[in-house]
Amino acid sequence: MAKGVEWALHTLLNLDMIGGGPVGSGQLAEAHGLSPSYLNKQLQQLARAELVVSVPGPRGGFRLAKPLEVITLLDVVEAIEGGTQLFHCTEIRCCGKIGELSPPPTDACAVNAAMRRAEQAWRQALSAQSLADIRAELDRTPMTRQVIRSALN
Amino acid sequence: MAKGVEWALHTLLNLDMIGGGPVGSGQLAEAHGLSPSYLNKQLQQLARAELVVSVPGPRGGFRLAKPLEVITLLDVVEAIEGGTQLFHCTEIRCCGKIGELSPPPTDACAVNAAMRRAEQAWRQALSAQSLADIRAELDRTPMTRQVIRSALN
DNA sequence: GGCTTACTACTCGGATACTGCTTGTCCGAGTTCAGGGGG
DNA sequence: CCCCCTGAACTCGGACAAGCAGTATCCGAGTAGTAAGCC
Repeated sequence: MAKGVEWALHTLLNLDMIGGGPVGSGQLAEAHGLSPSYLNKQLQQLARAELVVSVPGPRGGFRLAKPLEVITLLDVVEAIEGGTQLFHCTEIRCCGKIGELSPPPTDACAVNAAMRRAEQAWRQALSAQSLADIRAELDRTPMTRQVIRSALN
Repeated sequence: MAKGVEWALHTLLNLDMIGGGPVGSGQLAEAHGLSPSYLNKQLQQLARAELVVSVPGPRGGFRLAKPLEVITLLDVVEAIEGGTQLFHCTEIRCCGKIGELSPPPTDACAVNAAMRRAEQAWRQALSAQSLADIRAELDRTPMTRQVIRSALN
């Protein structure tokens, strides 16, 4: 899985901790020692998914488009990964000797269906958790907010 | 996700349909028009995971090590993927400005924990389905067994 | 003094290289089978 | 006729390249703020 998902999740949480005005990608990258340009790329994908809004010009940057309560892990994963599924069926059942001898398939591939069921469970578990839940977890260490705010000032 | 998982699943099902003696990787590859050498590589990983047993020499090949009832989708995925997890936490919370200002972390990363929960749901859904379930699905088209046997004779 | 205007600096945005892993290929080690020779 | 031995062919097994997606980088387009100039 793409490393950018981790970057995006932490960055979205940081954006919420700061609150208010837009924050530049350089500043956000510096907070976790990331590559500014590449984080910018991820933020662009989050902007396309309308999870953040981008503000051009000086004093510009990115800010959250919605409260964390309505942003699920699935939203972030799909924004970064681009909606590609974990298991991609290439329909090999239709190739080779077996494919030639078999009649054209009328129903879905059973292997694909089974893998999809599992993937569906994953997606459901992702969509059941919002970023606000993670924020609540982080707030159990009270210093966190303070540290993040002073690191992004 | 690796394409080899799909290859392995179909090949394991074919091995069961044939039943009995070992089948060479070349023959199994021909059944679906796959690269013989690469399929052989996947079968070796299945052998290491003790899902199949390899028989060297002429008339050798691979045969199932267990009945399909006790082989789950998770077994196959882990055999091919090698136990790597979908989301790998790189602990970026300990890097950069935030990492320097934060005290050494005492608990697990909340982002990682949330992603792990979702991944756990995926793995559980995978382990809840055995290859015998997929075989049952395939047997709803009665011709299937016959086609596979004649393709691998 | 107030307004307009040009400039500068800073931001996003997309086009451009690089790297690691999945994918694919090749050749060697080992084993079974077959055939020939000897008892 | 039966047994042993040698050879060959076929299999797995791991070491060796190629292609591609993820990773990382750079520079241009656009905008807000600023400062100077003009009315």
